[in-house]
Amino acid sequence: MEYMNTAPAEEPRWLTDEEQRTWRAYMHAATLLEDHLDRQLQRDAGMPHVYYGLLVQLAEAPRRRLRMTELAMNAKITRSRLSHAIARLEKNGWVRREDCPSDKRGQFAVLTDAGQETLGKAAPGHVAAVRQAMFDRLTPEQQKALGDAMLIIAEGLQPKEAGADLPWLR
Amino acid sequence: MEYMNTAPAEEPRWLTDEEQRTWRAYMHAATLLEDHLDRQLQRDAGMPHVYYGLLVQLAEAPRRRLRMTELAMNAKITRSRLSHAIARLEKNGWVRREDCPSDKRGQFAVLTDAGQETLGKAAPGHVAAVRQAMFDRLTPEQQKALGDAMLIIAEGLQPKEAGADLPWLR
DNA sequence: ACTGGATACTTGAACTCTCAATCTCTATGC
DNA sequence: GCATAGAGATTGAGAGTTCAAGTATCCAGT
Repeated sequence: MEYMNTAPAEEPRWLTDEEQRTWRAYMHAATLLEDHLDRQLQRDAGMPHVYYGLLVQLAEAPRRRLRMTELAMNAKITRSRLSHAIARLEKNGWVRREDCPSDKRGQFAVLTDAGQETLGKAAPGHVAAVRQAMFDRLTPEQQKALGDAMLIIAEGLQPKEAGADLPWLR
Repeated sequence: MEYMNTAPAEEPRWLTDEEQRTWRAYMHAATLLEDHLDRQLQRDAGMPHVYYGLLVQLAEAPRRRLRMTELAMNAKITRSRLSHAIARLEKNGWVRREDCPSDKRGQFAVLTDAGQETLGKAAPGHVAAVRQAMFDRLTPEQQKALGDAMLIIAEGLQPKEAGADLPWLR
């Protein structure tokens, strides 16, 4: 090799002032909102927001059960994180594990009656918090625009290509 | 008291299908994006996204320093979280603490030259990641709408009233 | 069958964050 | 001047997350 194949090292395209404002508004809202919901659910239901989301997924699934990887994918988290989370929810008696008959490596996370119960009691307060923080403050048009934008971002971060760095395959 | 002052307990206003879609798109994008940025910065700069944000705040502040509470407010986090974070950044040599002369209870977090240096090296990769995940995928109109919506949400979560539950006053 | 490589999931350690308690110092009222 | 409430910040313990490594199983090719 004659010389190092260094990258071009162009001046990075910094954010414009307008973009800065957008980005900071986004980060501030996202940080505050997650903190707000975590706190509300920790207080009223004894679990963080992510864990609540897991129970919701299970409640909606047929036979109230989901394979670990599928659940991780629905929640957009890693399997490792899910393993720890399910262990905790199992201790609470809200979820139970079951072996998969068709694949001995597989595990189902199953929502228990106690879990269903807890979910039912937590849900109203949670919806109220989400409404108050987001939907009650935005017009339908703003909601639509927000949803559209976030959907595009979400899809961009989980490309279909093989070899993509998806949390639940990590 | 004659009877318990029970709440009305009306049927909660559940999210409509449309609202559900918006909410899930939001949560998915927010989760994936934070994971993505954390990972990128952990790999390229050895710190999580929040810590990077702290360095940015300090870099922009006069004399590259900020009082702890003020920094916590800018980052929308608790003082406790900030204390731990600054302790870690101090170990890395990127930040140093200084006493406040006018208020002996106060502390300044000061960005060191090493911190500035680290920041400078991490910034291009970070901006690129943010662009790729968000700005490159949205039209200017969508960016504007997203920013507007998130600004409203952020402001709703930090009311001016006394006694509001703000993370940095917790 | 058998073997190598992928898939499904778990584990433990290091790191981060939360919560409640603590400490010091400031400001207020008497 | 002095007591006391509040403000600024930190601490330690427990809970949650990440990362790298581990176990067990499945599958494709031979």
